[in-house]
Amino acid sequence: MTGTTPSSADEIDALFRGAIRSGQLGDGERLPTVRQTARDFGVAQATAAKAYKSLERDGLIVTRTAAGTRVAPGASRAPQSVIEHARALAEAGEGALVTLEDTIAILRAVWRTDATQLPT
Amino acid sequence: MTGTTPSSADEIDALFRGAIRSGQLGDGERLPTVRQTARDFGVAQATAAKAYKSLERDGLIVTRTAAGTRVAPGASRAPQSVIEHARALAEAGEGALVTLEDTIAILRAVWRTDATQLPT
DNA sequence: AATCTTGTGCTACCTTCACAGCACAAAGCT
DNA sequence: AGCTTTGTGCTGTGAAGGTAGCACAAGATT
Repeated sequence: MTGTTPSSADEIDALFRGAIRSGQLGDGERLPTVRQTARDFGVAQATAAKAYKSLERDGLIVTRTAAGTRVAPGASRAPQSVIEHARALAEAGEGALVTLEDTIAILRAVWRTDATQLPT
Repeated sequence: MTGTTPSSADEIDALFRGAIRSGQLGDGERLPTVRQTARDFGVAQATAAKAYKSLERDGLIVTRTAAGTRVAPGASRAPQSVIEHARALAEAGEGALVTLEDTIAILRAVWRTDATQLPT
């Protein structure tokens, strides 16, 4: 059990990162405030802030002090093919009652073994 | 950076779990010894042992004291469709120069949002 | 039966990371 | 200009988990 409720900076980071790169949060859309996020997930402000900081370092969000935090224009969304394949995998996994964590483990395992394998 | 070299019990767990469920390690195949794994990944024996313990709890491996540890017969492999979709996603991600970690974040994001979305 | 291999179980130490809670800085709003 | 919102930075505290190194248990091998 790891992914049920985000409880560390890395998990919150990954959560927003996924939302942005998958297009669930579009260009210029506003994120909750650091305090709000901290409350929502029951973590300290510093933890939420650290996640935001990391996202900003990677250019996924833009933060202007009193204006809040927004998805950075442009850089966000991952290529459509990746998103679609991710959807397909999610559907297959849930349909087969395979855990999200297990699915991720499988993905990690094949990450450097594809292309050289049977394509069908 | 998280997945380059496993450095915690959970990561080692996930690594073998992925190898098994993806079929890279087949039924009855032998895993390295706890000591060996500890050496390989530069972690303490206790850490490697913890990972093995977790895998055994989930019925993925069978450990008999002096005979070593082997992949449990039967339960191992995930449905082929999941493996194939995982391969496809890996191929798409690498081709598009999307990080493994980012791809995982995207997968997490769509995990409970598929099927209700535009299927094509 | 004797010995080697291999997994298990300790104990004590240390590093990492989240928490709490506040003070500060910068920019928007009226 | 003054107030409010919102992100940043700090310090000390505490829990979680990894490390090291060894002793033990149980089965395999000869």
